Amino acid sequence: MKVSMDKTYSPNAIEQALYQQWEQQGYFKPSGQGESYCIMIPPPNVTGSLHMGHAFQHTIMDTLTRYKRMDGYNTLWQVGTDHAGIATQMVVERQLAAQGITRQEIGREDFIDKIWQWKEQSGGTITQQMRRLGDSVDWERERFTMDDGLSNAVKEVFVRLHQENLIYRGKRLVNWDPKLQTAISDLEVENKEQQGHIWHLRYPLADGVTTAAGLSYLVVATTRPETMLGDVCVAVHPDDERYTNLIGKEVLLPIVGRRIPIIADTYVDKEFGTGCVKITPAHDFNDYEVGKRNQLPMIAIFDDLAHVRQVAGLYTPTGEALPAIGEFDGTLPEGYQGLERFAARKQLIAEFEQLGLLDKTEPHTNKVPYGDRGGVPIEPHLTDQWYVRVAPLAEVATQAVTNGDIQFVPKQYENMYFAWMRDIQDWCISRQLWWGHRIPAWYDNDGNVFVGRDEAEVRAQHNLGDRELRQDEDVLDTWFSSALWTFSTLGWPEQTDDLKTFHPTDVLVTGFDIIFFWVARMIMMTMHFLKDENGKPQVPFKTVYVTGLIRDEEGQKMSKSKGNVLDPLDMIDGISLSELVGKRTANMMQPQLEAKIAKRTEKQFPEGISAHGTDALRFTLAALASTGRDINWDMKRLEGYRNFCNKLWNASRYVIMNTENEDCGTDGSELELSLADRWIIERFNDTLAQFRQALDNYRFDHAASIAYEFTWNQFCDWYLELTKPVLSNGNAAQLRGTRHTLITVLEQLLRMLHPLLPFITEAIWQRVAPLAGVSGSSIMLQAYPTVQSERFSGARDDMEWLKQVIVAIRNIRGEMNLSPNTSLPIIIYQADDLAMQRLQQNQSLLSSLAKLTSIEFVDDAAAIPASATALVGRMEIHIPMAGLIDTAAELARLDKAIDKAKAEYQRVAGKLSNSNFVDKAPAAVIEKEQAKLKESQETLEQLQHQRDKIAAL
RNA sequence: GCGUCCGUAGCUCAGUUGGUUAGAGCACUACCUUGACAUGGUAGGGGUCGGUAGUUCGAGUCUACUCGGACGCACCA
Repeated sequence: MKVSMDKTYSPNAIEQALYQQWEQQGYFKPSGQGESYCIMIPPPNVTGSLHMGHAFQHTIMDTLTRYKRMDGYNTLWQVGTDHAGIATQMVVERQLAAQGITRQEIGREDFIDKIWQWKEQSGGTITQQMRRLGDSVDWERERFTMDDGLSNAVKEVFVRLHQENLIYRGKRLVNWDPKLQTAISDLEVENKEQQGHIWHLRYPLADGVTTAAGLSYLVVATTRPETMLGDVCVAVHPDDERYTNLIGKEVLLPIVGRRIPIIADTYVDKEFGTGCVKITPAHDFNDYEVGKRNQLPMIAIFDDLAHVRQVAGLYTPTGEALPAIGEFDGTLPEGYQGLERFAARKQLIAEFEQLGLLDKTEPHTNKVPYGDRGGVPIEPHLTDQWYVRVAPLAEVATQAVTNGDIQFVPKQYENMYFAWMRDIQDWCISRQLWWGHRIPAWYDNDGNVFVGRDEAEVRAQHNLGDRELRQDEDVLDTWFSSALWTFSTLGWPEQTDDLKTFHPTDVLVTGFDIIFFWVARMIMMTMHFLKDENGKPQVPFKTVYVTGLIRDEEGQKMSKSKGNVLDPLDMIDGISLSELVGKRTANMMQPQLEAKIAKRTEKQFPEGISAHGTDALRFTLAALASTGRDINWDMKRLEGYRNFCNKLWNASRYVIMNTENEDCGTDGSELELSLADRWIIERFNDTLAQFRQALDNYRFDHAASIAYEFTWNQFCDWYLELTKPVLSNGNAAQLRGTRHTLITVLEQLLRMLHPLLPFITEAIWQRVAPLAGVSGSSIMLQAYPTVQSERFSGARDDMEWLKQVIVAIRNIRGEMNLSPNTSLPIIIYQADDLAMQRLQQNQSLLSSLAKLTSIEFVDDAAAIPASATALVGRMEIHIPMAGLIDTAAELARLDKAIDKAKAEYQRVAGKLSNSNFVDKAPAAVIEKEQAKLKESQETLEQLQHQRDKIAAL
């Protein structure tokens, strides 16, 4: 594809067509040659859409992938999506609800069909977005956590872990989401601080016993009074003198009418509250532990909706069902049956008050656990669940980070990882959902459990004949299948070539918020199931690059409810204000927020958002990517980098205009390289070394600024200007030399930039490559430029010096307000041999860039007319004032320079007169300071001398 | 309560092992419609690095304390 080089860069004219070509040509596939390099994508939710955080992470992954691919590696960026159990099920349930249907009404099978339909319909969104971002993933290998292969891996892992006694089933207290009616893991619980109350309840002592203080009741403090229906004892601290006489005695539980014991347990804090704690093992995690320690039964008072049951569930301390506890058959007080938990609380407080048993009510700040999906308080709930015993897996996984087999970038996240691994809890993996991997376990009618890959295997292995079996209704936590991602996508449990080639993978790019959910579990699972040829556990990846969050310009998290979400595609294509407001306020749960969000959006984007193109977006994200900290998004930066793309585009236009259909010396004919040519070749080489180093160290921000600085400030601002005198006046060999340098440096620069700016570099490269004598179908398959040994260090020094001369002249021009159109004569005084040589050999270059009429050398100060002066080292540049320059203005300018030199002199002189400094600082530092002193002194003298001369006029 | 990170120009951010006058982009000021580019060019102004105390010849950089912000973990009924 050959693009036309219009005056302004229009990304939308090139990006999508280029991507289609890359994809159709199969350029994203591993080459099959060279050392392997593999990145596994963190699988996004299949029915979701990409947000700025994805764009950020994908930019990093794609930059690394393209860099390594060009640099000769057998490169795979493995793509795929995640089924996102709860999230996806909720979406489809909401759609059904809109039609007045529940999933129960249509049944499990039909419901799952509906989800697959929804996936078909919406699953393309995210992959389309990825294409727009330029992601060079191998689409032919795209995987989905619910596809057959991955489902197989899930079953295999479940069965094996079960065989190894690392998966077990048990009735234990879990975090229960009463809205979604499923268990969730401890990680999915978010503690929110809330203003609540603490109620002090009186529990009358049985059998006429009294406390040490003579009271006939105990006072327990609680934030959840409704759970008292399931109390099994009151605990006090064994050393608490107020209550020691009561240990072993009983209280009469009000309303319920049960007698429960008073026990001693060190869990109780004597100082807090009344020192008496009601214990409800079936409804509180701490109480659960106390109950187990003290062999207390459990009374579960809520059903799955967190409504009070008619008959409570009664269990032994280890979760075996009991018909009764003593004389208590579980029947709960009639007035509470069926009440929702908070209604029950209200009624219970009222009844305690009525009974004169409410001691007092105090305001209390407490943390309430919320489910991160359902958004309602979590209820600790006693249910049968499956668990992974993670401690043994965690040990190996911790080791891998300790010994450096896996490294976190930035390093500080390793602490977070270790802290979590140290006191890791068993992982509850079952979910009471319909969407997900069904647990491969079957029950007979006697409650026996059999685990196997399928029903046939179970029957065969256990000789079950035609005994009636039914499969577990529950599915696995989505993170269970994502934990296998690095190896399941490569074909495990088969020992595939892909596994051999690409595993362990190289780098994982992800957010810190899922280090526990995903990264840690992936490390554990991978190291348990994959071993190298020596039987040593394989790590899933060698490096974990942790990114921060993308926040809005005020540092707020982007969220639908705040209405500050930005869609990466809107950065790329642009969007009108009305469309943006429409998007941000669509499907709001709270309509009252709509007006607020609309107003805010109008203020922030009065003109909507203009199109910037993918490359500018990627470059911005890279530029902001520093060391794992959060990023406050800044539209201005995006604009700046769009301008950068335009700059690169126009510089290329200039190069192409001057090389197309011209002799660029690519056939090996004689070339004469100018000073500027040699200088830019050397500068590019330095830049390339720095740029590669930045990428190798995951410093994408450095890479971006290195690229920006060279492209704009050196290549465009200096080099292209420096080629103009040659192109207009050079001889054939000089023309060839400069054209050759123009086109080859640009061609290499494009290759260097390609990983960050894939589209614009490809578009330009298609035009540039043939001119540079490079053949190939795509820049993305070209070799990445390599750093050469230094060739033109002399030219580099000469040119840098000449730049100083030019800047000094421009400086006078600028400050003296001389028109850029006026050509000036200059007079040079006190030039040493080197300076003289540099100036004489580059007169035309100087004349062109500094706009000079003549350069005159004098060795007699008296021969210099009244002039404005600049210094480069000791050399004086004089611009005769003759009618051009105002005496007062020049005096003011000199005064400013003198003040500066004086300040410098005094600072350094002060330092050197400090004997402490002279005695203790290293010799090299002192020498440096002495040189500085001499320099500033001479500068000062020259300036002062010049000032006297002007003042005398 | 324990731990981590951050606080540098009006804004968004760099600043490698302590050593020239602390940098960039954007914004700002002046001049310039010059043939690659006004999404541009040239020149310029602007910060003492949250605060305090220390270590050091020398601190944005190291230490302690402190203020402000973000986050993680644990939480007492």
